[in-house]
Amino acid sequence: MIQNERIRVLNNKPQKNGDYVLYWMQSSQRTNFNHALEYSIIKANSLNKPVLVFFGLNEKFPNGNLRNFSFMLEGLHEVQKSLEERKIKFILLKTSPEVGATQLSNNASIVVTDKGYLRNERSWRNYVAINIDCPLIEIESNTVVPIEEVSKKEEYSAATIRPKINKLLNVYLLPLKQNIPIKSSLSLPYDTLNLDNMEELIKSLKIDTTVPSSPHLFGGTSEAMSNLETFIKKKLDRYDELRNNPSLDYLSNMGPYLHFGQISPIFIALKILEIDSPGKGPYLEELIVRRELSMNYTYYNPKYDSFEGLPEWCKRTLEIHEKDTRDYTYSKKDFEMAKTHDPYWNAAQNEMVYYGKMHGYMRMYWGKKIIEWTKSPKEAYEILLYLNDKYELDGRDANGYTGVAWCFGKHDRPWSERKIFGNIRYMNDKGLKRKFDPDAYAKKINDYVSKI
DNA sequence: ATCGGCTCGCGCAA
DNA sequence: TGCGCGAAGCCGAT
Repeated sequence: MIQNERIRVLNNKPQKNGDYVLYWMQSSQRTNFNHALEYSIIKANSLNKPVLVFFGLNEKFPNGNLRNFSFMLEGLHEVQKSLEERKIKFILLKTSPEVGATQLSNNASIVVTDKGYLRNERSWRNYVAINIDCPLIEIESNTVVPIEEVSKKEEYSAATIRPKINKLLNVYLLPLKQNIPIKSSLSLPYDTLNLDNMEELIKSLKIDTTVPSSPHLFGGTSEAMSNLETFIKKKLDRYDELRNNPSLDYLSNMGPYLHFGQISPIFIALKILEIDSPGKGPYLEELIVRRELSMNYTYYNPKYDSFEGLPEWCKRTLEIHEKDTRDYTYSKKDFEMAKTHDPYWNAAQNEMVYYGKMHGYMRMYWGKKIIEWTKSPKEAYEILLYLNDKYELDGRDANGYTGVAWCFGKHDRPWSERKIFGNIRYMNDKGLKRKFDPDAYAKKINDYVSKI
């Protein structure tokens, strides 16, 4: 079912007698467990109209490159085929999303879209809400609990948001029924890019091609689901024990799929709930509480991607220690080329550059060390964001911005004061050795990189 | 190997 | 107003 709290009308325009209901797909790039798509079909059926689905390929998307575009297009190819089976036409155009959606709204009765938690996503929706002459209805499908139902403010920590989310799970963590359109839109006369010839399409895009596609992670809902199956079968039981061991792979790897909306967090959570495993609780904590905490941060803090957005105590303590001497300082380029004195740090950087995804535990160490080895925390902040957004398949995401902020103390607690970090949590390579074998990790990455 | 202290701010209990 | 406690730790004492 689609709870009322997932539905929001973004403008005050009258419904038209158009040719179709337009679903402007953006953050939920899937046909499975997609409340916005199901809402569009239900609405279209009640109006006796077909549904048209539109996606705008924006070549100027910040940090859009070969890696994230090919991952996304693999997913959209699957979306197109799956919609076609449901007699729904999928229109993919090389246009900025808000411009394309506005144009296609001319012949629409209403426009439906999904919800985003970042600045650009929200400004596109505002643009469309103002510039079209029919209703724009936003459906929240990428969180288990609708963000404003959880809390109306920026939360302080996981501890403060956890009870607010958990008490609402019985209301929102529910299956979603698939609907069948009464009217087909397949014969509507609209052009679309051809996704069957992916290579040619990718070649035609004016994007940064210096970051190659990941050799390990391929986009699309079916890839997401098969990775999830593997995770449940082979890793979930020992997840709690081994997830923080980067020399092994005990992670779900759902991040990139969730980022593009190729899989639904509700779908994942319902699957996990069926399993009796010691990893169940810890995994659901990460999937729901920590993920939705990160969306709470970007949604309520307009400075989510800058040093300025940090809590006062974090900025204060880091600024007090800004002049402390650094044993090492590196430039953005040094970091990007993985040229530091620390083999573990370099391995983490290379993992990100060559795999497209750094192990979660190393992300903390990696970020903390950039703070330690940069002239100022503000410069460090800029470098973390730059590298994360450029190389991570799940970059440019609420989780990424919150992960960076965490390295600077966000959602964390203060610790004993020390050089450079002040009261911010410090990490060192002794900690890595205490928990796992970082040499095995570095060897794994180095062996891989030397084969390229 | 294990343990307490470090330090700030939230939110509940009183 | 007081008090307990927190997303991934470090460090020194035992």
